[in-house]
Formats: sequence, structure tokens, C-alpha cells
Amino acid sequence: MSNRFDDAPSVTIGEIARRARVSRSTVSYALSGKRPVSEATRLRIQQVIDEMGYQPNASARALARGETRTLGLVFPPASTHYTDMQLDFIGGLVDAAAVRDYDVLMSPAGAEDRGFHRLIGERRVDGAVLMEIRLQDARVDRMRATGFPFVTIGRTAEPDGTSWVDLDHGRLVRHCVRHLAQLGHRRLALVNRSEELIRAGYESARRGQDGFEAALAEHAVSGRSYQCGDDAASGEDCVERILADDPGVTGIVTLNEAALGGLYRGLGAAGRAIPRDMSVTGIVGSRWAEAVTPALTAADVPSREMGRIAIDLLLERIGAPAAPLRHQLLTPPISLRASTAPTTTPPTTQPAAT
Amino acid sequence: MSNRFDDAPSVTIGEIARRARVSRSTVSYALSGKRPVSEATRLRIQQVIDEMGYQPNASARALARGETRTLGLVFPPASTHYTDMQLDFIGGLVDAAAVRDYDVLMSPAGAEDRGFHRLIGERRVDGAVLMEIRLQDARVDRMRATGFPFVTIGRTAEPDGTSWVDLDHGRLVRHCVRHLAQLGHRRLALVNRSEELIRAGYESARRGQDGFEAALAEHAVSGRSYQCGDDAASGEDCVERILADDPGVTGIVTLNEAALGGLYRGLGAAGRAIPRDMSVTGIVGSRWAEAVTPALTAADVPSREMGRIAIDLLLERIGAPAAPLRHQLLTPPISLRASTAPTTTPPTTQPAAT
DNA sequence: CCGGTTCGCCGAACCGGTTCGATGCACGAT
DNA sequence: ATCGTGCATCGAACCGGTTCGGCGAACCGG
Repeated sequence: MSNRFDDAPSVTIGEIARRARVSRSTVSYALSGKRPVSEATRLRIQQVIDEMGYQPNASARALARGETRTLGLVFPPASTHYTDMQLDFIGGLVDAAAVRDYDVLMSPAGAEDRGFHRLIGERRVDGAVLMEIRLQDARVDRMRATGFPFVTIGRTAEPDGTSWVDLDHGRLVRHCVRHLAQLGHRRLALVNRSEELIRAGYESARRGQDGFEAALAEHAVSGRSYQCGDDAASGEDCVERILADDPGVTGIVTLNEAALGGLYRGLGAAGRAIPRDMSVTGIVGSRWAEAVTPALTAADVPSREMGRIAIDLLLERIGAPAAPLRHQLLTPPISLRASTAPTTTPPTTQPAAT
Repeated sequence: MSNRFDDAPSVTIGEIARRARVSRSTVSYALSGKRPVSEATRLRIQQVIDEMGYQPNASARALARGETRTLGLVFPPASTHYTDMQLDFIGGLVDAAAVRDYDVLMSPAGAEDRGFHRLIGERRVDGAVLMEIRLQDARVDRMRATGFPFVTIGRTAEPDGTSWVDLDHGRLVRHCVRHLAQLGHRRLALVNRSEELIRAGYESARRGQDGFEAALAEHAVSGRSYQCGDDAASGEDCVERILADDPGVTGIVTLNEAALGGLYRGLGAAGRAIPRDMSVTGIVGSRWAEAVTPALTAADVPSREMGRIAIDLLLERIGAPAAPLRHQLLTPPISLRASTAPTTTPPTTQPAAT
């Protein structure tokens, strides 16, 4: 009598109905409340349910109701490991979904992928969130063609036809450049993501880059962009390239979280102290920004919040497919930390006027 | 004619059967191959399927077959953000599951949680992986009681009744201590995880701590353990406490990835150069180990591999519930990097003898 | 005392697959 | 010509829920 049943061969609604001496439909209605059930029988049913530890089978319910109460999270496979920001994003997303009584199905899937078919075609989920969006994204096109509810994290080149939440990388980079320009820096470098990602049209890298170039013109400063692999060694290497190209660079903007440590190490090795000889800023998860010494002046990316927003947008699309598409373009503020400072070379005294 | 159907109201097996002029069962057998079907009809069916873009409904299949082809990943909610190692682990796990044609359902769930009920009771998944194991873990007890297939990442105080994969934190810490002892360090400190986690019985922190104390005795060195929050500021703070307690400490072992940057910064602020004045080592994801300067001598945690192993163990339990339980206790080697060096104080010249 | 509501519950159909037993047919052997 | 055999296919039941239409009993007013 430790557990009611030796094996507990998944007690069904029929079993409950039999023991409560009502029909299956009555049990169903008692639970869903979609039709009135007398207080007496409701109690009797509830008692049997408690005794037997009944829980409705999710597959059966999904089949009957036509909804799975599951959301898909689609991200490219062959996982180059994720960044901290992405991780936090996933955490926020899963938590938000749980609060709304949805589970999240992880699917490493490209557009042509079997995994993609599974998720959408087999109706394993009621909707999907697409990560790691590219400017031209076959997955988005396919989703749009099927009419399946989805939202993207990041936006394609043609963003109007989709619900999405995104960081305004272009603007953030412009803010970073402005910050450096205001501190007097005139020769900058952008440390972007890897060449492959950029070539693939990875949207944050591309728009960040565009923003960089626009900002250079805007503030009449010079600068150059560098592609950099997602690891410390690439970061070190990148510093070498930057200083080889132009030893006069005094400001760096980075979009590459994973290379940040290497960047710092490379600067140290080159004898450039931060922020005395080199100001560094960029878009980096706060955990990394605060881990390096000196701590990085960087955009405070609200990753978890973005996960929550994604869920809300998606549930809106599922609940009201006809509702207008919605977008959220976020431009979080830049947290001033210790890695940026005014240029020291030209004005030895305070720069009073121009 | 862009897409065969304006709305594609989920084409079913019945629809396929009608158009191919066979019965539903024949379609099913043609797809599953569980009974022979003539080549001619198989082709005819396949053609209709291709034309209409049929894909079997996952819920219906799960209901009929009694298996969902989905695995659960259960982790505690209220997500204190995860470490890099955990992230890589999840990535490896999801990828491994995808290769074996399983999806992964993320569930932030405590033992008493609604989420836990959903996953197991409603049979949303065929089996589950439990992360963040504690020495006494109510979730493990519940799972064991239900007889549901599961494996844990980490092991409880009573590990024999469960399939698990785990890092041998005790041994790894002992190796770290031995390494430091061999370099001549005699006064050490352990930087552990947060007080709450340890009090909660978080197994890696507890076993790491035990290993530390055992190793101190083993190598006749002195040392003390410190609890440290999972962020850079706590790491800085922890350094202060260590040096205040005993300024003569020359070796640190850390289990706290998130505090590593703060640890380095604190040491820098205290004027202790690594590794000249202080050797640092520990168990930290390689991305972090290589991001700090000097790079950290640390255990190379095979996180992705552990994810793969977890999936394999779980699928074995699902496929053969009667099979003996299996365990994998991993002790990856320690990668020597730049953060540890022989003590410099006693022997100013090279230590020729003794 | 009777007809019309209302309430509470039941039975059946359905969701979209899988699987088992049975059946029709062509074939070869006798 | 006849019987057995095996192959290809079909029909029905089932998985475990949800939902709709209907029915009997109790209750109401006239």
C-alpha cells in the first residue's frame, strides 16, 4: 500500500469515471469546468482523483484539443557554443513560458533540417521562437509560408512581416562610438564576430557593423572593422592586427563577448593599459563586462527580459493570429565602468575650449 | 499553386489514404515498414504524401505508440544564471538527443513543482535528465518512487540507486591541491560556491569541499574554505577575506566560475601578482580559464561530452528499464596554463636540492 | 395535474495515428 | 479441378482525452 498501484499503469480518465461511477465526460467536465457539475459528484470525482493520483495524459489531451501547450525554441545546430547573453535569454524564456504554463522544446534545426520538420510539421509545438536570425533567413521564409505562429530574436532584412524582439545593435554601436568620440578618441576599431557569421548574414553582426560605419561618419572619426573568432586566442590575435594596421588606435568597440578576455590580454601584452592607452567598450553580457579588469563600459543587455518578451509576443500570435504583428527594438543604456577614459595624448591639461 | 493548400489544415493519414485509394492502415504500414506493402502501392502512397506534404501528427502518434520521443531536462527554477559549463552541457545534451531523433523539453521544476507534475505525470516525456543535484534531493526520491526512467547529472549521497554521470569534484580538488603542494605552496584557500548552495547540499560544492579538506591532510598543508557568491563582486570580496584571515596564503583553488574575474581583480587590487605572489587553479569551464590573464590552470571539464553521456545513459534506461544502473564518474586532467608557479619566497635562487 | 424549463449526467463521435485479426486473391502443388 | 499457402490489403478496435446533442428527473407556474 506504499503506492496505490504496484506499477501504476498510468491511470486514465476511464478508470476515474468507473470508480466515481460517472461517465468519462463528466470527469472531463468536472476538471475543466466547461459545463456545470453538481457539487456532490465533483467532490466524489476529486476524491477518486486524489486517491489514485490521476493526471491527464498530455498526448491525448493535445490530440483532442489540437494544442500542445509547448513552444519550440529553434536555434542553429552544430552549436558553436552560445554566448552568455544567449544563455540568459534562454533562461528568461523558459522561465516566462513556465509561468504561463507552457513548456519549451529545444530544437537545434536549420531550415532544411529534419528537426525543423519535426517541430512544425508534426505539430509538436503551438508556436516557435527563432534565434540567431540572419538578414536572409530561410527558416523565417519557411515559417512565414506555413503560417505557423512564430517570433524571431533579431530581425531579417525585411522585418515588417514578422513579430520580433531585437537589440538595436546599430544604435548601440553608434552610442559606443559617440561615447568614445566625446572622450576625444579619433581612431577606433570595431571587433566584430567571426568571418563566417558575418558572411552568413548574422544580423546583429551586420547591423552592428553598419552602425559603426555610420557613426564614424557622423562623428568624423576614423575607424576600421575586424572580424574575430569566438574565443580568447582570436581576441589576442585581433589586437595584434589592430595595432599593426594602426598603432594610433585609442578606442575599441567590441561585439564579441567570447573574445573579450583575449582582447584584454592582447592589449596587456602590447603594453597598452586600459583605459590609459586604450579605451574599450561594446555590447557584452554584464557578467563578462564585470569579470574583466578594468570592468567594461558596455551596453546592459536585458537578456532575460528579452526572453520574456519573446514569449509574450509568441503567445499573442498563437492566441490571435489575425492580430497585427508586433516588434520590440531595444536600446538599453550603456553602463559606464572603468574601461573608458578621455584621451591623454593631445591635451595634457584639461581641454578647456575645442 | 504556391502551396498546395491555402491553409493546409493539417493533412491527415486519412486524407492520404483516400487519395491513394488504400486504407489508413496501409499508409501506416507503408511508412513504418512493420508489414510488407507492395512496391506499387508504396510508391503511389509516397507520391501522394510528397504532393500533399504530409507529416504524421506527433500527438496522435505519441498517444497510439505510448512514447513521445521527447526527453525532459529538469533544472531548478528561479534561475540563478547558469555557468558556462552548464550551458555547454545543455548544448551537448540537446545535440546528442537530436542525433538520436529525440527532442528535449526544458522544465524549470522543483520536486513539489507543478512543472514536475506536468513532465512526468502527464507523460510529456519518455525520460528525464536532472541537473543541479543535491546530496539529499527530493526530486530524485520522487522519480525513483514513480519508476520513471531518469538519470542525474551529479550524484546524491546514496548514488547506487540511480544512473548518473558526474565530475569527481572531490578528486579534482585533490589534484589541484596536490599540484599546488608540489609547487611548494603550504597555505591555501578554497573558493567555493555560495553559502545558500552549500547549505542546500549542492553536491559538487560539498564534495569539492570534502576533497579539499582531505587533500590538506594528505599533503600536510594548511588551508581554509570560503563561500563566495556567483558574481565578480563576491570574488573580489572573497579575496579580501582570504588575505585578511591569512596574508601568507599563496595558493587558491576555485570552484566558482562566475567569481573568477572578481578573484583576479581582487588579487590585483591587493598587489598580489599571479602567479608570482599567488598561484590560482580550480575547476572552471575552459572558456573562462582562457579568458583571464594569466590563463588559469584548471580541470578541463568535458561539458558537452557529459551531455552526450547523459543522453546515452537515459536512452539505455528507457530502452531497457531492467538493465543494471550505470554510472560515469569523470576525472578530466588538469590543463597547465599560466596561473600557477613554484613558490618564490623561500628559494630566491633555483632550488637545487630539497 | 400537466406542459415547459432547468439541471445534471450520459453516450457517442471525434482527434490522428497504430496494430491485430481477418479476408480476398493469385499461385503452386497434387 | 481442388486445396493449401502466402501475400497484400482492409476493417475495426484502441490509445486517452474532449465535446456535442440529447435525455430523464426534478422543479416551476398555471
